[in-house]
Amino acid sequence: MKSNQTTIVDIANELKISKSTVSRALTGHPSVKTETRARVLELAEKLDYQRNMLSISLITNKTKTIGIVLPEFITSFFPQVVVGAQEEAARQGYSVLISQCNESYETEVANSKVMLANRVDGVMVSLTKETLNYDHWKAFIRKGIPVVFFNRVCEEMMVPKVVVNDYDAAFKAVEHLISIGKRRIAHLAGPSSLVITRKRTNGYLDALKKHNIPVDEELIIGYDLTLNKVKMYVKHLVELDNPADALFAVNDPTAIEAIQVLKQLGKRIPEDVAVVGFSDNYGSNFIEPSLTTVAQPVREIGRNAMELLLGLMDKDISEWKPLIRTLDAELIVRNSTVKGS
Amino acid sequence: MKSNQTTIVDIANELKISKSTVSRALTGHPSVKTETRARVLELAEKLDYQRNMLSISLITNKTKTIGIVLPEFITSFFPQVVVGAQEEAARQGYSVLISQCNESYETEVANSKVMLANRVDGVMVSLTKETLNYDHWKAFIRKGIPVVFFNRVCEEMMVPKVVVNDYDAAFKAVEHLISIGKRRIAHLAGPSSLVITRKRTNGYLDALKKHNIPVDEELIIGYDLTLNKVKMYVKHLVELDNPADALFAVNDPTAIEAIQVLKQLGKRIPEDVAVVGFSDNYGSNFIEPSLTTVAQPVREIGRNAMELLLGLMDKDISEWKPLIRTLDAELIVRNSTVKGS
DNA sequence: CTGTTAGCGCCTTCAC
DNA sequence: GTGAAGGCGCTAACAG
Repeated sequence: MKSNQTTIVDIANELKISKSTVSRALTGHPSVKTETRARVLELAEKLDYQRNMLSISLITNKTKTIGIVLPEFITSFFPQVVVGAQEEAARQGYSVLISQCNESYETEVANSKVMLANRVDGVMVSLTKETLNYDHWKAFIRKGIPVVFFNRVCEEMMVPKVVVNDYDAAFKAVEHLISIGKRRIAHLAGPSSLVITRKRTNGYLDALKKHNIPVDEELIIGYDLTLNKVKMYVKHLVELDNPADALFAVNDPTAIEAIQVLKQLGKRIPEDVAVVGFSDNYGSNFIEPSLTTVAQPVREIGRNAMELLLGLMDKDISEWKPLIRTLDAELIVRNSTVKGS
Repeated sequence: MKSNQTTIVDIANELKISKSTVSRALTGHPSVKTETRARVLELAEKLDYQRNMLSISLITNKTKTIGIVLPEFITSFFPQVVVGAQEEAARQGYSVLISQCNESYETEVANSKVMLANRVDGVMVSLTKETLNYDHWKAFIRKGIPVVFFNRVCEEMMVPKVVVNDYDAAFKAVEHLISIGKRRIAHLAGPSSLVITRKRTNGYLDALKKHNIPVDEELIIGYDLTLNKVKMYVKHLVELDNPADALFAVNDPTAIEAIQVLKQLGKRIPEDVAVVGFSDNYGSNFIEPSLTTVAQPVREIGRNAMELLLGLMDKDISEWKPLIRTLDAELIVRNSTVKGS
């Protein structure tokens, strides 16, 4: 199965010179006669010669490829992170091998193997909601392949991470609800396996404490991000003897779902129940009422993670620093908490 | 720069046997003593040996990697196509190299070069809105690398394609508008460079013709999908002497933008202006009024394109058939055309 | 300035 | 059953 692609040998034969000279001319080595170089380049152009990265990778033991492993590809968050990451990668001459895991731990492990087999120079990872074991990522470190986490990070691994200040943002979001007079603030939390989720919950708890509002366990519901359960939870929360008058949702899809349910139940938003989300997803600005939420600098997250990762490329393992870059997330107040804002 | 990854040589040295035997044991060659194989496999497991695909690719001239080149990554459409494509690829043991082009022709060309340099076994492509020259993709065919287009296809290249019946769906969408009594049906069309866009426009035109509604050029606006222009266009359309009473938008983001503008202008939807979109994007079901639109089998598009592509893998160029697979798209009627439906 | 040699990690002959 | 040798396309080191 011979390739149809032009090789250095083809050019060398055609020009009746040695392969090394062709190689040198192609790689811009100074010690090549200008005329020889010109002839090589011309023929290469004519034959549409394309360097075979495979052989180069085999020699240099670098593929100039970065793996990006994502938990899902459905919400607009991760694709946009990829855009930022890819921009930075391209700028530094790297390609990107992407895989998404459908929120499945098994798939995450399988995808990590693919990355290894393809000899990526590093990986940028956000964990699935199921992931509790990190051996597959620790293996990368052991093999000298840098790992950078973003968004859904692994706390126990001492590697660079890019996150947003989930705690602060959640704190502010809940303070905002308090400031508009809400006291029975419910929280639809994400799975406790995710650090970001726990941070958001902590922000919620501390905001209540600061304002001397008793924490009512009844108002806190942890769930697995399966949207079709939201209806049941929201119904439960507003039908309590002492019902919720506000909802802080772990993310926007949850909040959007909740708004729809509340409307079905005939509740006024924000008068009866105010709602705050997290992420400023597509649609959050045009759902009615528009959703108060926390905006994350999505592309910047991707760009920063890639930057940190590529920064480790030429360094020895001993120089890797578990730098944590925290980006600012910002509360955007819309109509789901403040009428006509 | 030596790798930290275990190689066949490591195993051979450790076990004091030849590399070839190790290789045979690892690849499941029958002519290896059961005991030898067991020892090799055990050590490979212990050392977390991972085959180096690079060298195998170099030998077999196959990378088991498929390139996916997308025009953008912002709308939910393409990421979901990727999910379907990746599922099929994984099922057949292929990895996927993804790149998105920010709707830029230059970037598309650059990305195609990256795919070539990485020696992908094939590419799955959807064109940017700027792309009018296809030389970079024709080069793939010349080099014996199969190309399959989906969604935004290249008409002049005789390669497999996966599309939805844009014409039929547009036709039905416009007939639907006619059926609810609309006669001044405007069309916000996409750039004429895209085939899908032209097909949708043709469906629009023929539906009008079939129902003896005169085509008014004033009501047809072609634009470059830059959302911030929608406001101007919609305003223009409803302020005509003989204003539009319905709008068929080339895609959902456009339709959603239009709905927001119409509401700002105090128009009632659908009474004053009915709106139909295309694609059933995220958010189209919860914008108010909810958007009547054409739903595409997004994942299936990805799955089918990948299937067609992988089907060409072991075949000779002469056997490649320019098969066009057309999937059904379906009109979903919501409140932007029929109140309370 | 240019040619020759060796080798990246693996698999595939060809021998024994 | 196992070992030794050659080569995929390219670059780096060593000669001239």
